Amino acid sequence: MTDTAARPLRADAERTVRTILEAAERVLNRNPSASMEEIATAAGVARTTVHRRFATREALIVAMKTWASRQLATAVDEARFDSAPPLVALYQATANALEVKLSWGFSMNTALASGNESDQILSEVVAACDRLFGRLQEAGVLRADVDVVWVRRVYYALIHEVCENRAADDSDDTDTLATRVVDTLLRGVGSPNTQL
Amino acid sequence: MTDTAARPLRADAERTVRTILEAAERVLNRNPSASMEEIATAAGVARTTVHRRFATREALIVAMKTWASRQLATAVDEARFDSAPPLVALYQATANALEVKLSWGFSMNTALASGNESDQILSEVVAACDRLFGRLQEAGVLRADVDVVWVRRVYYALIHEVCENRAADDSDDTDTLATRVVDTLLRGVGSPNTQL
DNA sequence: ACTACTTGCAACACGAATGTTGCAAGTATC
DNA sequence: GATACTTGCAACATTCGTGTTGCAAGTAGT
Repeated sequence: MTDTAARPLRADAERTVRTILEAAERVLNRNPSASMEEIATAAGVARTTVHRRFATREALIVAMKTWASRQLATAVDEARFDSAPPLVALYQATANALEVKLSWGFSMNTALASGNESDQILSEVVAACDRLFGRLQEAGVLRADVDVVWVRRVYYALIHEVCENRAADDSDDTDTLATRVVDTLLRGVGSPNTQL
Repeated sequence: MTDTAARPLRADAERTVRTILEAAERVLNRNPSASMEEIATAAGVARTTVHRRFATREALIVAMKTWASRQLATAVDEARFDSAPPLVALYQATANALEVKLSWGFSMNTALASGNESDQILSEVVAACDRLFGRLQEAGVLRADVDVVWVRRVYYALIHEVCENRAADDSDDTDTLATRVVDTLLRGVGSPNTQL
């Protein structure tokens, strides 16, 4: 009944929670207005069990988003975002982020009423992102006349785009996709010897 | 009751239909799960009136998407997509498309079960797009090694991105936004003198 | 083995949204 | 001005999703 679990759950219950979160992501990614019933079925549990772990539908989605955000933050951290050479960090972080976004697309794309834990987590990721792009601009990798915020937005959009069509080009692995994102972000698709 | 209106509507009814479509776009853009009641209120009509013109909620959304698709197709046509010099056409079409997408964002972003009229319209737009990018590649504006489909996807993503944040940078007009899209698409955000 | 936790099942209450109908009043069109 | 269309209103049936509860059976942890 309580999503803000005060005392620790038993091991099997903990497993159930994760199963539900993953099933919910799968189901809602395909159909954002799917019912709790469908989610429960996909998770292989009864609907009442879902409600025992997540008081309301919204609580479930908040938990999903928090869970996904934590994974993204971890993925970014592991890319040594702030210490590694900026281009290396960018590439590595992109690959890591793609890994997360490919399996948690719904949660990551869903907007929530502000004030959540996920908001804080994601805003830290954004901040780290902006720092990195700042370093890249100082290093002369980015044009001096572009707005860093616009760079981040394009970056996010490219990652999103790559994830959307993962079904079509399933053959590509994360590294290939990351390369495509970074390459397109920096060089665009135009020929270098063309003006304007 | 029937969405596939066989006989023509009276002038005032026709106006009501358009009012409902526009209100629905506004309301659903802000909240995709808004009720028919909210849409009706926003349109300044009774809920029953909405149901008289659109049998079901889905019929309404289909009509919205068809309407928006037609407007987009018109906007693209007016850019003389196939006859004008490719770069000019690209710029002009972008500006026109942005105009439509800014006011019909929900309808354009909503996926429908295939087989609709809008599907056909939009696939023609996509085809025109691919033709244009093909011409641009032959002209040497696009790199020879990029996939035209990827180019189009990035192009769509950039347009989408620009539209999403229209609230923030409301000061920019369509031309400014179009320039930003085309510029970023072709050149990316990286410095030209940097390798990889 | 004992205890406490967890789950499935069945049943229920509740609210919200959808879609329908009949009728009266108003308005475009000829 | 007569006619047909359109709309608002009120009322209704129906369905669907949500959230709750009690109980019995099973399982983890000690």
